[in-house]
Amino acid sequence: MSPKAQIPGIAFRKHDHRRCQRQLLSEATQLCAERNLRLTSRRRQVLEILLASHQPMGAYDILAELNRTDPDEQIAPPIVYRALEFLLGEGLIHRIESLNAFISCAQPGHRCGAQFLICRDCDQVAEFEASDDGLLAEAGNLGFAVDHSVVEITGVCAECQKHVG
Amino acid sequence: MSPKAQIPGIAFRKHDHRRCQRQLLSEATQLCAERNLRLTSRRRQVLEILLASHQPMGAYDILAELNRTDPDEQIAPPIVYRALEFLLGEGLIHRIESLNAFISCAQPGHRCGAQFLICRDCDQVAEFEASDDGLLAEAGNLGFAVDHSVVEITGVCAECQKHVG
DNA sequence: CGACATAGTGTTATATTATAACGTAACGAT
DNA sequence: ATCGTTACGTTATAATATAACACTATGTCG
Repeated sequence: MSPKAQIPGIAFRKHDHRRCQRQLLSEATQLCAERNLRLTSRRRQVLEILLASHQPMGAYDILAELNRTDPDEQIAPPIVYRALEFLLGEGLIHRIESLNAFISCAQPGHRCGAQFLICRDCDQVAEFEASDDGLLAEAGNLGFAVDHSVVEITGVCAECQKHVG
Repeated sequence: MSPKAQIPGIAFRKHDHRRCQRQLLSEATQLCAERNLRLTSRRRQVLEILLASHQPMGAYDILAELNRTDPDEQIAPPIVYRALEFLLGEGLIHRIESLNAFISCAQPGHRCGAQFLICRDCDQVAEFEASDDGLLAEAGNLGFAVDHSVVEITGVCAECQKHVG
């Protein structure tokens, strides 16, 4: 189902994708239960679409996917944006600002800021664990109260460097 | 996004703004000369508008400003976007991804990645010097060839914390 | 139960941000 | 002076996002 599963890239280090997807969905379900929140079917639908690719999708891509799988009803943008808003708020997905796109979170529940590597060759995006502690500390030293940090690094992933160079 | 020069904030630590503005414009002129590039009057106009506030402005705000100061001609979006593209390319301005906005660079010529603190209270944005070396190093360790990094930290600046709390 | 409050969804219209495509003008080299 | 290139101008439209309001489902408390 993921459009680019065969393309070598930074994000899909071999893993059992179906399993991973199921796992994340179940974590999301549990997390919402714990927080006493409603993972409604719309919200779940949107999350599933994002989980299916692990890759960033625009809101309108998601919309198209919804309308494709369910051609009876014609969904409009606000429905998607509202689901995204919920999922973002609960840390189940992230927004990639420099792509105007959304991606499922690799570690839902860890309410930490996320960092992303964005390959401009294969368009894949990897969430990576980097300590932005230094940055946040410096912000703190300036008396700045941090809400949210966006770290998005664009470049060429290891795989793509091989294939081009 | 009108300028908010009187609002206390993170960006305008007291400085002779007129002087600073003149200085940066002159640096830009010199830098283009060195690089054998044309800082045309359109490009200069756009840069001046951004320098005038030191604050992020949307492309359409800049457009409005152009059309306000020169009501004879009615400028269209592509003109602004092309000027912005040029200025971005030369590191004379930055794009704030999470605001879809543009801001003049505090240190043109230093072709380093920029980091921003964005106050969600007073809407001011400060470019700050933080070492994102750690992040970039980690990206490098993963074999990722970095082109460009976006670091945007949202929160509440020191001034606004005083006024609210 | 049933009336209410609230949260979520659906729908229409529209705002905001950005670019494609194509023609004209300015500049710079030979 | 002409030619190739770069920048500008113009029109139209694409892509992204939200406002506003009506309707439906869900939980809750008498």
